[in-house]
Amino acid sequence: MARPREFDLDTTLERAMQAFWAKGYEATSLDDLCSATKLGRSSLYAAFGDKRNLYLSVLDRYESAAVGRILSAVAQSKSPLKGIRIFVDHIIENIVAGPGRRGCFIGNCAAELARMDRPMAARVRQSMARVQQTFRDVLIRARDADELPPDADTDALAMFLMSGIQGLRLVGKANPDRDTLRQIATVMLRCIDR
Amino acid sequence: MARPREFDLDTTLERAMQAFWAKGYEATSLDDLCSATKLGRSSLYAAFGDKRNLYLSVLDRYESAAVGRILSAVAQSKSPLKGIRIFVDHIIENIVAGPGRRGCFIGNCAAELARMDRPMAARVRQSMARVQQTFRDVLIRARDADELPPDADTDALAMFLMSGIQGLRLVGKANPDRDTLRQIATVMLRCIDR
DNA sequence: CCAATTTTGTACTGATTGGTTCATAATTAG
DNA sequence: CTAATTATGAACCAATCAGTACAAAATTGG
Repeated sequence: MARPREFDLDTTLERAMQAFWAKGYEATSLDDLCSATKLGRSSLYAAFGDKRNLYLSVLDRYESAAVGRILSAVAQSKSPLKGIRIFVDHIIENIVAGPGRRGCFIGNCAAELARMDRPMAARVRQSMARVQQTFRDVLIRARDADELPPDADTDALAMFLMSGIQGLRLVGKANPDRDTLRQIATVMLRCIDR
Repeated sequence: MARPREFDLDTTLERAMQAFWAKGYEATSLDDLCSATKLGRSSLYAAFGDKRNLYLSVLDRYESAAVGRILSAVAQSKSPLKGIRIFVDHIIENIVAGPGRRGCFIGNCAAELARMDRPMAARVRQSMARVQQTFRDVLIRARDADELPPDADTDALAMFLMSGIQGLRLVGKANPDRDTLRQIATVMLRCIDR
């Protein structure tokens, strides 16, 4: 045993996420990451490997948090479908009030990196699939509770939800206007609701 | 009068678009642009100004082409609504067969640049609005042709379509799978159709 | 054919990039 | 207290970046 690490891995990941989220992957320099995490290059490299690897670790963390936010919205509401509506409302409020135009971390990764970096594309696909499965589970519960017709295609609906929310958040980046986003969300949720 | 330009502005814009589309704004270097357009830096700067300005010119071109593709799909089909369906099919086939994971140029711009560059965000908002208005006009024609109920909110539906297609194309970047995209599109178009 | 004008390619600039090296500081086991 | 081990921060590296300067080439009107 020797000198122990002076920083906490998770809070460092959180800080790195804020940096990547604010500027994107390419535009975030190692200097940015060092000042955001309050660490030196050496510590960062020793703990997480290179920039790309750190980004992947951040993506892991974000994915879990995103799934958690869905489940939490559902848990705090009367019914599964109502939970999804609340989740979408939260997203819209976040876009409108948030520090600004950051979008979805997963969607940003898809947009910026999926083209050139195939392994990253696969990684994003996995994250999207996980979100989608979370929606599907909720939709199945909604169907079991007779909130959806018995023949509802929960897989297709879940994919549509995931994709629709990606669109909503992308549009919100250019136009973070509550009314606009609510109108989009209303039409989107009508597909599910009825 | 003096020495005339040796290249064509429009084909240069087309080539620059291919370069930007393939790698994104930041990752496309001036060297990339020079080899793509087969021009020297001086010619590029003299004709279009700096990199950002060239990108804006490319965005103009793309926006017009995008609107054109919508109208053309509608024109070649029996009814307005069928035209939209054909347009979405074209997009999916393009994602699946295309050179790969390039997404929508407008959406890419939103994802990459809207955060840091406010004027660019406004420019993207304008492009999205134009696409949206194009959809709205088509939807109004659909309503006039009794393809939509008389009380259909064509503005909301048009925004939803624009947003939904952005989502579809973003998902397609990470997962260019025909079946997946078709399922998403089917649910999406059901919102309009009925 | 000449002077004026503009395009074009090359070379260059200063800044910034991701990543590495290495000496120093800090900590522990014995 | 000492030797071993590890974290840390600053200096450093080659590569690349967007943008510019400038001289040479090309084309025009007269």
